[in-house]
Amino acid sequence: MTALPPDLFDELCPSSLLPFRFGDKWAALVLRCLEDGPRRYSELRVSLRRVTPKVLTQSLRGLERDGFVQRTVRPGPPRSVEYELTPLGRSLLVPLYAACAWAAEHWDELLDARDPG
Amino acid sequence: MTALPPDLFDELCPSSLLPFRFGDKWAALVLRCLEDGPRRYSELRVSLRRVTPKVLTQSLRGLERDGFVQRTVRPGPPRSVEYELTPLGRSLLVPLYAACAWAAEHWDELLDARDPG
DNA sequence: CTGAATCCCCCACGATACTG
DNA sequence: CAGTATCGTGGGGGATTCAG
Repeated sequence: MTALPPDLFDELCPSSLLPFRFGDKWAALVLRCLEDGPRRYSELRVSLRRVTPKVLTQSLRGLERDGFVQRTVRPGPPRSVEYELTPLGRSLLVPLYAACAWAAEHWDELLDARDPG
Repeated sequence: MTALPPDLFDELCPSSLLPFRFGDKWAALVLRCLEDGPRRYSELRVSLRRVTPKVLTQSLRGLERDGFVQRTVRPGPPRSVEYELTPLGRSLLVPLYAACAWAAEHWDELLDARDPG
């Protein structure tokens, strides 16, 4: 990586998608919840205990709108809704794993930088 | 990647650092501005035209606090301030490049998902 | 079971202007 | 040159409650 691509600072540069997508506080966690296959809404709620239903729905809707996740309603009763990764969403797992690995590897340094002592 | 690490959903899971850091709208761009070596504040301003000085300073301060960037004042006059990546910041470039490459590769799909047509 | 509705809060972002 | 000061805004995040 020697020179910057000329469009790096353009408004439409793909890099601007990073906060656009990773800015979502829970998106990464949600995607990882789906890595092994479809999950029901209630299953996601159990896994992501710290996320309130409203915020979880928000996050899922965002991921759905951007084409990372597909939502499927299985009529009831009892009614159930499944979420699963699209091919696009699955492809995002690759850089996501890289970022998670980095975070795990440098976890201590990060904490030290934030709170020296 | 078969099973999720048990701590993935813990409050202190490293994955929670992703939005923690990538949530910063300009952080990725700033880091890439510094990939080839130290840059002065004014240089960064020129590169990042769309960022106002206040926001740029905010972003730099955040990156400095988290240990990604080092700030060096060279007394004047004329005074100058240089920013450069720390080893930690440089290590972050690796997953960052992966994310940028992914974004570039799937740019079209992303736009289609957002705005079908 | 799967959300939607409501209310609130905080703060990142941004525009503009000013300073040592 | 390298920022600060000030003001304004929007929206994501969260707690709680309600509904089909």
